[in-house]
Amino acid sequence: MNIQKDIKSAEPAGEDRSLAIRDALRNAIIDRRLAPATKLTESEVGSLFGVSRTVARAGLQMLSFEGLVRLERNRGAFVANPSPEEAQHVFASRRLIEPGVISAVVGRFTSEMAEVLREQLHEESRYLSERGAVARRAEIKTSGDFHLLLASMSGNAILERFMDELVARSSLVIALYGRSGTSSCGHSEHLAILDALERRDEQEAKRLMLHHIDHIEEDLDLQARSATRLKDALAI
Amino acid sequence: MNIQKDIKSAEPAGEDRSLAIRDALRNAIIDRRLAPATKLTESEVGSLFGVSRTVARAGLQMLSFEGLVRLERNRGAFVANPSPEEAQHVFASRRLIEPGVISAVVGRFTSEMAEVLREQLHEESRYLSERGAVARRAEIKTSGDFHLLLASMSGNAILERFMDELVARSSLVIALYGRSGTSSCGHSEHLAILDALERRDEQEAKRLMLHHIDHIEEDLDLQARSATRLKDALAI
DNA sequence: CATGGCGAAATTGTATGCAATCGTAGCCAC
DNA sequence: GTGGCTACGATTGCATACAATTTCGCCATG
Repeated sequence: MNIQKDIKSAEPAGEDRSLAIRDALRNAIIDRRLAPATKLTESEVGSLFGVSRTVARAGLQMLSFEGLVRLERNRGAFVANPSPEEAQHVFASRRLIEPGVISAVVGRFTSEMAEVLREQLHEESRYLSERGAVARRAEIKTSGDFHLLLASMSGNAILERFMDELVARSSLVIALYGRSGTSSCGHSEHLAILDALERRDEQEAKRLMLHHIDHIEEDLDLQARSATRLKDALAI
Repeated sequence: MNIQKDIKSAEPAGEDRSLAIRDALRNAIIDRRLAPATKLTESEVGSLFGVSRTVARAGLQMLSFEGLVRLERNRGAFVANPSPEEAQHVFASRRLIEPGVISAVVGRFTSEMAEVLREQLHEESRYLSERGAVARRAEIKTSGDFHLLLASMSGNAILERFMDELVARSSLVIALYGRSGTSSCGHSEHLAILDALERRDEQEAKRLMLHHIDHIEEDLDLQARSATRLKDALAI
């Protein structure tokens, strides 16, 4: 497992190292440098970041709360391996929450927000046009960031955290069950959502968002991984 | 702080002690044996449960993820003290999620579920008729349990976890800002929701649920605690 | 060749020790 | 009396040590 994680090699700064570990591992999971079901050994994680098992363990515990890591008693931590059911739950939850985010955002939408979102979509399109694995990873991450940005503009910290979790888990699900390998189909839909937001057309924006989620979910093949999942089931 | 927590005095069983600590503290917070902003010292928690600081710390970290405890670097853990804004966020989130729970439940509602809910409401009414602080606590907890039971019947583990968190935080909010001191006004509304569910009337059940949440929120006085909150603000 | 048991190595669960940080009491100057 | 400084006790952040558990290789057996 020689994967390079985001070791910012943050100097022994006083800030919380377990947070840095959580973020680095989350990024690695989200853009698929860490495959589902990968074992995350405490001492390995710890030494990679230059901290003791205590801190590594805290970071892994945080990730388990977000559903990105599964902790098994006396067996350790593994990158989550969501079942088809869990995958459906993730998208069902998004269908509930994201329209609410839209409503909240419409009510307080400013031109600054529009600008930030436009900038985000611009970056998205840039990665779309690039080639190579690095661009693919950046594209995956960036396309989720649009939804996170929206959530942050809702002004509701709780919804924002829920969306953090749901977007991250979506990425895992897409990694496992995605047909086209990426949710890139959504770029034009993101544009349309932004357009509706700028027109303060709440109903249309919600409709487009639900449509967008439908599209992402339609790209999944929830039978695909039954083989590997079976193997994994034995391990459980 | 001589509050008796749920020390099940669980014998040194092999199961996870930090989970037991989390649950006991959560119960204590939810039914208000622990006041908002109370300091939770690691060594105190640890000795109360007969474990080391390591385990106590893990339990506190879990509670901080649920928003019931606030962790401050180098200062420790405190029972959360949600601001009026957070209070509104909690209920805004519930208004998004609970109708979704209703929809999910209606689609798979069985007579067994109806029976379980009826039993739950029966217990609720029993506490309503009793007197004394113990019954008040049980009543608070039980009225939240109705919503949790519904969430568990949705078949969506993610929504269930979100609701766990939202109901727990609601209890904190009601403790801080509630006028009548309890959300008991809701018992008849719970009955009405169950009735609509049994008729498979999804729209009506959703409407009643939203109404119910409105009622709970209307009972709040979000200015009330500005004094204590100010004092607390100094501490921050 | 598959199966089962045994022991060593690896890994986790937990307690504890130490340094760093925070909170506070006491003291002094003004 | 107020404001500020210092020193000390309390508490947290983190690393490490040790026991408990799991994993894995190895060999014997059917």
